[in-house]
Amino acid sequence: MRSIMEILKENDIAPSMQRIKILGYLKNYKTHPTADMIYQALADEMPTLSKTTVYNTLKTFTEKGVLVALSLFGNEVRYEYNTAPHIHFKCIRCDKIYDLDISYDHYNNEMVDGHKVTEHHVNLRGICKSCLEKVGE
Amino acid sequence: MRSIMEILKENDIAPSMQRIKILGYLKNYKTHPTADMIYQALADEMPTLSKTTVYNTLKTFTEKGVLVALSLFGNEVRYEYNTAPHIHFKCIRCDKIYDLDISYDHYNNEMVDGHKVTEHHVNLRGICKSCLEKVGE
DNA sequence: TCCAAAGTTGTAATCGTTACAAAAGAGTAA
DNA sequence: TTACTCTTTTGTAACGATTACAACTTTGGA
Repeated sequence: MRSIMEILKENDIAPSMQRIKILGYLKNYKTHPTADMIYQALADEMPTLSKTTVYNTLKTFTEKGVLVALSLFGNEVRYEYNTAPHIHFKCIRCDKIYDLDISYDHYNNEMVDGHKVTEHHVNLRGICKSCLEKVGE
Repeated sequence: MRSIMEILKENDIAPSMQRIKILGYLKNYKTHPTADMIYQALADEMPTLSKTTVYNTLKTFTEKGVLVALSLFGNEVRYEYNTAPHIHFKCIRCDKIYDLDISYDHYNNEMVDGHKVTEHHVNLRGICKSCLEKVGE
């Protein structure tokens, strides 16, 4: 598994304390956090961290392809470390987001109806297993 | 083709001038507009229309299943009249949104990994046919 | 005609995000 | 070291989309 430093170097991103911590957080916690969640999580150990830095850093990482930005049924953007393609499921009861490893048709980097596809997102919504069990539906 | 009045009645939504106009706009113009776009488009012929009414109405329609809310790579919600399932493609150059009638695996109303799926969105992003032709790529 | 419920409106507030300019840090050459 | 430049970080203010809320209007029975 590549280290944070290696990932930054491979993607021509100069390392800094802020960048290392932010990427480290996203690699460790697969919770699809928002910019604000990341800021809140890191604010304790980095008291001078600015929210703008979090936004700037997430933008840089996303442009370089290190992260993927997700638009999942809400008006905030969520981020995840860019790994193997997978489906997202968001629960309408508890708002939890699940990664599903289900096969699906990939149009990534292909032509579809004359359009050149560079990103492919499959987003499901419904009631998650855990919430279904709670109410016995 | 069902009329606006019929659609409202079928979904237990009391008809009003505002609701009829808003739903009519979405049935006529397949542009996946935002709440603000709808407001701007109708403001001329309905000078007393409030933006809050547009938001309220879109919420009602979406809850009843008359409309579908789309989260397509941006921090605003877009709406479309709920018809046959299809894929969305958004161009990163011109921001235009295309409806693609391509077959794909439907998980709608099915169980996936123990989760009950009620909505299934496939969102593609890339460079559209028209923009590709412009720059000769 | 009166009343209650439903729908609409305008304003203010909130939330996520971006713009911007100043400050801090890092690298390089003299 | 010093001087210089480029990059990164920071805080504040501004912005755009959306929601909260209370007042006003409309509607459909009794």
